This record gives sequence, C-alpha cells and structure tokens, in this order.
Amino acid sequence: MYVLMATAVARDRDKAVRFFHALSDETRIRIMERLRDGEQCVCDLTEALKTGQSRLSFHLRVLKDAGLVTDRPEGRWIYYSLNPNALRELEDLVSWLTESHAASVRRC
Amino acid sequence: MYVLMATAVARDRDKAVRFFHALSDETRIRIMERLRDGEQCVCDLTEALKTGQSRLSFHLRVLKDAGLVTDRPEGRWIYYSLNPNALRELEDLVSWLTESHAASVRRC
DNA sequence: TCGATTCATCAAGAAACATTGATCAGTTGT
DNA sequence: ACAACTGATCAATGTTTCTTGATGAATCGA
Repeated sequence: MYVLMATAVARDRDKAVRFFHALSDETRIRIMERLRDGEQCVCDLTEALKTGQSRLSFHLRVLKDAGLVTDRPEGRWIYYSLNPNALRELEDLVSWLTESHAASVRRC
Repeated sequence: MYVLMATAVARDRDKAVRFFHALSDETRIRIMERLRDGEQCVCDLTEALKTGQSRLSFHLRVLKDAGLVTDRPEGRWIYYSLNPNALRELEDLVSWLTESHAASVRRC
C-alpha cells in the first residue's frame, strides 16, 4: 500500500517534470500557441515562427516525446496537433502540485 | 493596441517559460511537494530530501527567482513557503496555453 | 568572545540542451 | 525516372544547467 502510493507519487512527479521541461522553452510555447487553434504542418510553423526547419523539428520532437502533441502524416506533410488528454493531465498535475496533500490529522 | 496585445502575449509566454523551467526538475518538484504542507527551513528540506545543502540552496534559488516560493529569515533559519499568487498565475497560464485563442470570425 | 549552526555563494567540472548545416528518406507532379 | 518538396536525423559546436566541495556571513548559546 505504501509502495503503491509511493510509486503513484513518483509517477506524477515524473510526468510533471517531463511536461514542464517540454514547456520550458519559448519556441515550444510558441508552437503550442499555434497549435491551440488547430493542427499545423511543419512548414506552416516554420513560416509562422520564422525559423529553421531542423530547429523546429527538434522542438516538435521534444513536445511529441512528452506526449503533448501528436502527429499525423498526410502525403508529404506531417500535421501536428495538441493532445487534449495530455493537456488535461497537465492541468491535473498543476492542481496536484498546488493543493495541500497533508495526511491531515486535524479536522478539516 | 496591436502592440499592447503583442506585449501582453510576450509577457505571458515569458512567465510561462520561467515557471515551467523552474518546475522542470525533480528536486524542485519535491521541494514544492514539501512546501505544499507548510513552510520549511532549508535544514528540514535537506533532511527530508536527503541531499546536500548547497544543492538544495541552488534549487531553492531557482524557485525563488521564478517567484514560486518566498523566504522568511528568522534567527539563523530561513523558512521557505509557496507563493499562492504565483500558483494562481501558474494555473492561469496553463489555461491560457490550453484554451483556443482564435480571433474567431465564426459565430461562437 | 569562541565555537557551532544555518544558509548563501562561488569556482570548477560534468551533464544536458539547443542550434546549425548537411544528408537522407518518402511523396508528388511531370 | 527525375526533380522538387517536406520533414527527420545526424554530427559538431556552443550554451545552459547541475553538482560538488570550499569559503564566508550571520546568528546563537556558552
């Protein structure tokens, strides 16, 4: 039981670190901002963010590895979009981090 | 007007990067977890996290520079606690990042 | 005042991350 | 089949971040 709870916390912590790291970069935040309004292919993003293709590819991979975005190949394009599940998880993790978890002996 | 909005977005982005970076490390997440349940001095944290003092000091500084925690010297101790305002800001930023901001021409 | 305690800061080295240009693979139109 | 295009990956380099041990400032009790 203790062990189970411990691993659950470790999992949350791990996921939090993963997500937060993926979002700890301006270019990646800009990508997320773009994707909020719908899926985009890499060339849309290079255009919008005015940056090199391999640089963008690198950052997209970081976001994808974290699970925050998904990709969908179509013809010679690859469309990226936000992963709504991950975003929900992100919000949950922020709540988890924010709210007290004191195994309260006091009356609440 | 455009400029004002642009700088507002830049500010959000900046703050997001700052917060997320501060939270993108396991040790710092553990510190936050500890502080959820009330203020702690550095020696409490070294004890709890079983790690070196200068290492902890380093991570506390990162959190403090990001504004996520505050410190309160008392005698020879320095007590750290979460900054509730920053946590609220963090939640807002996550929402900002999550929700579509399409300057919608369509009927909503 | 002296020694012990708490904590920040610094410098040096190690590790992780980001950027760039080049190359490669897959797709499409001719 | 070929040329043009999209995007991933790689290698080299530069930059940032993390860790460690040492030093120093402030506080406290004896």
